[in-house]
Order: sequence, then C-alpha cells, then structure tokens
Amino acid sequence: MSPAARLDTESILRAVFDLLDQEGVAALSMRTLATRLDVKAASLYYHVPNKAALLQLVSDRVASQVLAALTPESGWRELMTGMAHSLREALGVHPGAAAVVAVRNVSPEVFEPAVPLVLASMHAGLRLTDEEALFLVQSLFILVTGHALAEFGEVPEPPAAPRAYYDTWFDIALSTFLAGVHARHGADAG
Amino acid sequence: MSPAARLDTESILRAVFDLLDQEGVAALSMRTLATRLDVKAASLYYHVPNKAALLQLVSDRVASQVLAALTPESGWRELMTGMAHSLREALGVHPGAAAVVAVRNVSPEVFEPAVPLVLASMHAGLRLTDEEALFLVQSLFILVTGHALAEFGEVPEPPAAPRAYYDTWFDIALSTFLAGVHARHGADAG
DNA sequence: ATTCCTTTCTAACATCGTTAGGTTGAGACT
DNA sequence: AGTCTCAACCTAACGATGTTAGAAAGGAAT
Repeated sequence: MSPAARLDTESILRAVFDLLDQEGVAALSMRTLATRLDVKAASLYYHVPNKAALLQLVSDRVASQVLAALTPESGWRELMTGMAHSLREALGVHPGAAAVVAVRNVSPEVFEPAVPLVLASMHAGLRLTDEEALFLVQSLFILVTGHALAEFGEVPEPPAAPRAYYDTWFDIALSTFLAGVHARHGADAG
Repeated sequence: MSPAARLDTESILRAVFDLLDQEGVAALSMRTLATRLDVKAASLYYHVPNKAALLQLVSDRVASQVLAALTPESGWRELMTGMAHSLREALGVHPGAAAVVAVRNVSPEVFEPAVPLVLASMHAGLRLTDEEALFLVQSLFILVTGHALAEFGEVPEPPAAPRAYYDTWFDIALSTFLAGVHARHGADAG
C-alpha cells in the first residue's frame, strides 16, 4: 500500500446509491460521482472497469440483498412473498436503482448460490420440476421489478399516482401470481 | 409547403425501428438516425421535440399495435393470451425495442381508448372491479415486457439461452398468471 | 422579381465515457 | 539516510452524444 487509499469499490458503490437516491439515474455520471467522492473521474477507473460494470454492481447488490433475506426451511409461499416484498422494499429505499436493476440480468455468481435454498423451498408444498421452479421465481422477480419501474420511472420526480395506488396494484399482482402457482402446482391440487 | 419535405415523424419513426432492429438500442443516436435518412441530425428536431419523445413514440407504437390487435367480444382469457402473445411477437420482431418499451409507461392517449374493450372482455367470465381488471392487464404487460427484456438484453447480441428456453419460460409465466386470475376471479370460483 | 415560409443546413455548446501518461507519496530495502 | 517501487491519484485530451441558434435553400404566392 501507499498513499492511504481514499477510494475502493465499496465506497464508490455506496456513493452510486446515494447519488441514485437523491438525484436519480439521469444525474449519475462518472464525473458527478467522482465529485461526490472528492476525486477526479479518471480515478474511478482504477477501481472499476467501466460504468456498465458499476451499474451491474448496483443490480447485483440489490439482488444479493434480496436473496440474503430469504429464510431457509420455509415453504414456497413464504419464499415468494418474502422475495417479492424485500425486493419491493429495496427498490423503494433506492428508487433510482429500479431503472438500473430492471434492464439488467442478475449475475450468475449472485444468483446461483441461492438456487439450492430456493429449490428446497419451492419443492416444499409444490409439485414441479427444478426448471419450472426457477422460471417461476424469475418471473416473480421480473413482475416486482417492472412494477417498481412503473412507479419510479425517472426519479426523483414523484410518482403520478399516490402510494396507495401502487400498493394495491402490487398486492393484486403478487397474490394473483401466487394463486396461479398454487392452482397449477399446489400439492393439494392438480 | 416548400422544398418537398424529405422527412416527417412517421418516416423518422420507421427509421428508428430499422436501426433498433439491426444495430440495437446502443447504436441509436440522433446522428446515426439522421445518416440513415440522408439528413443531418439537427433536421430531426424540426419534426420531433427530442430523443426522449422519439423513444416514447416507439413505446406507444408497440403498445398501440398490441391494443389494435385485440378482438372485441372476447372472453378474458382470450384477451389476455392474445395481448401477451402479440406483445411478445412485437418485441420479437423488434428486439431492440424491448429495452425502450420496458422503461417507459404507455401514454394515456394510447391506453385509454382501449379501456372499454379491455374492461368488457375482462368482465366476461370474471368477477372483479374495473380497477382490479386494469391492474391485472398492466401486470401482464409488465410480465411480458420484462420477460422480453431478459431475452433481448442488449441487441444484437444473441440471447445466452436457446429460443426454446425462453418459449417455455414464457408459457409457464403466462399460464401461471392466467391460472391465478382464474383462481381469484373466475366466475365459477371464489 | 420579390417576398414568404417551410424545411434543412452549418456550427457550436456542454457533457458524456474513456484512455494515455504524468505525479505523488508511503512503505520496503539497502 | 537515501533510494526504489508501485498503488492510487491526477491532468489532459479523445471522440461521441443531445441539443440549440441562426444561416441557407428553395418552392409558392404575390
């Protein structure tokens, strides 16, 4: 080591979230980001390969938070409602991140470690293949992300409709999807 | 009129779709677009206020195509499967447009005219309020769009998985959602 | 011919992501 | 102590972007 590093990937990522939350995705440039960190833009490239990789980090961070919040040994319904709610909450805390997460697929390194837990829960009370289980979970992810995107289009402009509107929409979308999962794969149904 | 207009909003929009299809959203700049039309970039601004408005036109065009394909006097299931399939087909024909459509809400001017038809179909065989019906339709829209986005992330790079993978995923997501709608609101259920 | 009005142009602005190459300064080694 | 090394930052510049102001072009109307 040498001149006590002012920067690292983690601190940069934190600044990205701050900037995203306060100014929105449109205000996120390598220069505005660097300014927040009392540094020049080029310095960021020592810690991060490029902007795309930085945004992928944002997406993966949100996803890994959601996956880390999963409770093992739970049933499929608990898993899916938990996932949906914690994802929605994460995107509610970081509204500017919704537009970033929505257009990016989660990295396999982030998703794959959670697969066994997901499959175990999905098979607890459901009759389906592994492939079907993962498809359903990914679809739920898409549904929640897309919903958040509709709510926080271009932060920080406030949503067009009141919060309650999106809350009920979310509840309806979620419970409808879960009802479909139960109807098609529920252990007590066909 | 004067020097026989080479440009109009419609021809520009066509060129946007062509460019989107062939080179992807990353290659769509006002300059590349103008070059395709044998014109300089600034000329576009006589016909379109800015790039954001142009992308909104793309989104609205896709949406209005989908809504125009709806068959009146149909049941809710026919409506929703028809919507889902024609939206997926439209985004399959214009893969680069998926990223554009996904991050934009459909303009009210495009959506509202279709509301009566949508509500009539949704009420044919379903017990729910108007608000619930619209929520479900919008959720389906989000689901299909998000799915297409996962498939065609950054066109024209080919998808990571084979076509069949996304086909079965799509079928599972759609039929699960529809099963949920039926389970929760089917006229013969509770 | 001259005027008028629509459409396109040239030229420029600020900002963007990114790279090449120079500077700094703390710890390691003699 | 002096010197070397190398991580971590800087300056400066590149080309590309969206956008605007204002000039030019060229039919249509007088």
